[in-house]
Amino acid sequence: MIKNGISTAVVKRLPRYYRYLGELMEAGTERISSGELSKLMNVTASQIRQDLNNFGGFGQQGYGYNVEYLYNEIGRLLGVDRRHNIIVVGSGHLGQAIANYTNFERRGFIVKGMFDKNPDIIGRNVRGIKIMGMEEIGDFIKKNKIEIAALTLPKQQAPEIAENLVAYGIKGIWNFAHVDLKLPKGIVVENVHLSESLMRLSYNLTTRDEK
Amino acid sequence: MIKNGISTAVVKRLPRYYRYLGELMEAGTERISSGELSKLMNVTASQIRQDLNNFGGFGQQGYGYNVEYLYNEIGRLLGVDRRHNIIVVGSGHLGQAIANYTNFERRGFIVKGMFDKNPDIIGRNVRGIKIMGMEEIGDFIKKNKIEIAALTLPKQQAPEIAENLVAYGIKGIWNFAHVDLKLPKGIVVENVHLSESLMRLSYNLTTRDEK
DNA sequence: AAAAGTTTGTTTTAAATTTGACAGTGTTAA
DNA sequence: TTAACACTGTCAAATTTAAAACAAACTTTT
Repeated sequence: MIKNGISTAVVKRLPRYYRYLGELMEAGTERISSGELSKLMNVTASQIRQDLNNFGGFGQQGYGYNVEYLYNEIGRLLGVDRRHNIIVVGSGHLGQAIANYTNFERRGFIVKGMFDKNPDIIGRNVRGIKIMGMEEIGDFIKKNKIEIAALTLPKQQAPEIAENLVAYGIKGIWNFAHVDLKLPKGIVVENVHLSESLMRLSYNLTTRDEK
Repeated sequence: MIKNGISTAVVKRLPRYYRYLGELMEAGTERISSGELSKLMNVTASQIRQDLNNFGGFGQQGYGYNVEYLYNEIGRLLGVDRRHNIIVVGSGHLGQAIANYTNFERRGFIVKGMFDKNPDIIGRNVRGIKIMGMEEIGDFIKKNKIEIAALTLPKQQAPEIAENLVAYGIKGIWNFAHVDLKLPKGIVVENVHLSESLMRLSYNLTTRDEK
C-alpha cells in the first residue's frame, strides 16, 4: 500500500527513527552517520539511508546527519510539529488510561474531551477532562476542531459510532475496538488490536516451546 | 525474520483469521471457502490458502474449510488453547486497564498479579487482583508459574526490570514501554508502542492534507 | 453412476522490499 | 592547499512476499 509514493513499510519505521534521534539529541549528540545509527537501532545502514532518502537528502557526504535537523524534519513528516485535537470515545479503563497519558500531549496530541454512554460515569473528571454523554459529541467535534477520535469501546458499538464520528467531521480514528472499520476513503484508521498483539506473543512462546 | 520456517508476515495475519472465524462460528456458519473469506476480510483468496497451508492442509477440495475446525486449529497455533499466567508490572492507568480487560481471560490469559513501586497504590485491589510491591515479584513469578509480563511502566525503568523478570523466569514480555528491550535469545518480546501508532496516524493525516 | 462444478494445495510469475556496492561529494588533517 | 578519508545518495542484485494460474481432489447435481 502506498501513499504519496512512500511505502507503508517505510512509514512504519519513521516513528522509531524519531525516537532514537530524540534520545540522541537529549544525550547531546550533534551528528550521526547511518553506520552508527544502524548499530544503535539494529538495522542496516543501507535501509536507513534509503528510508530517509524517500523524503529528501537530509544528510551530507563525509559528515553524516545532523541529529537535531533530522529529528525536526522527521517530526514534521510525522505531523508532530502541529497540534492535533483528540477526543476519547468510550471512557472505560482504556479510554481513561489514554486520557491520563500526558506524553501524548508533549507531541501535540491534546485530549479535549471524553465521551461515554454510561450515565454513571458521565460528568466525572479525568485529569481535568470532563466525560460527556454521547449526544454532545457532534457539537463538541465541530466547536473544538477535533481531528482524531480514539475509539475505546466494545466492538459491537464501534462501527456505527465510527460512522457518526466521520459524519461529524473526524478525519482520523485510532481504533482500539476489535473490529475492522469500513469508512469512506480519505478517513485514516490506525488500528491497535491488543488481543491480536497478545496472541502473537503467545504464538511465539508456543512455537519456541515446540523447538 | 523467520521462526519455525513461518515468516512473521504470515504470523501477523493469523490472529485476524482467528477473529473472523470466531465471528463466523458465532453466526452459525459451518463452512467457508477461501474465496468467500477473502471477500469478507478484504485480502486475496490466494493469500489465505497460502497462509493456512504453511501449517497444514486444513481444507478440502470442492468443499472449502470447516469453520469450527479451522478456528480450533488456528487457536492451537496461537496457543490460546492453553492457559497463560500473566503479571502486570507497572500498575498505573494502562496497567490497570489491562488488568480490567476481561476479554483476555476468555482467551486463556489470566492476570495473576500486579506490581508497582509506588507505595500509595500497593495493597489496592483491581478486579480482585492485589497490587504488590516490586520486592515480591521474584517469588510470585516462581510460585504462580507466570509466563508473561505486561510491562506498563516508564521507559527509564523498563530495561532493568525486564532483565530482572527474565532472571526470575519470565518467558515473554508484552512491552508497552517506549524502549527496545535487549534480552537473551529465546525470550519473546512483543512491543506495543502506542505513541508510534499515534504518530503513524498523524503521518497519514498529514500527507493526506498535503495532497 | 457419470458429468459438471467447486475449491483446495501448489507451482509459477510478479511485485515489493531489503541488502549490497560504489561513484561522487564533502570533510578533515597535514 | 592538497591528499586521505568518511559518508551519503543511488543504482543494481538478491531476497522476500504476494498474486495468479492450474492440476488434482472432492462435491453436488442430474
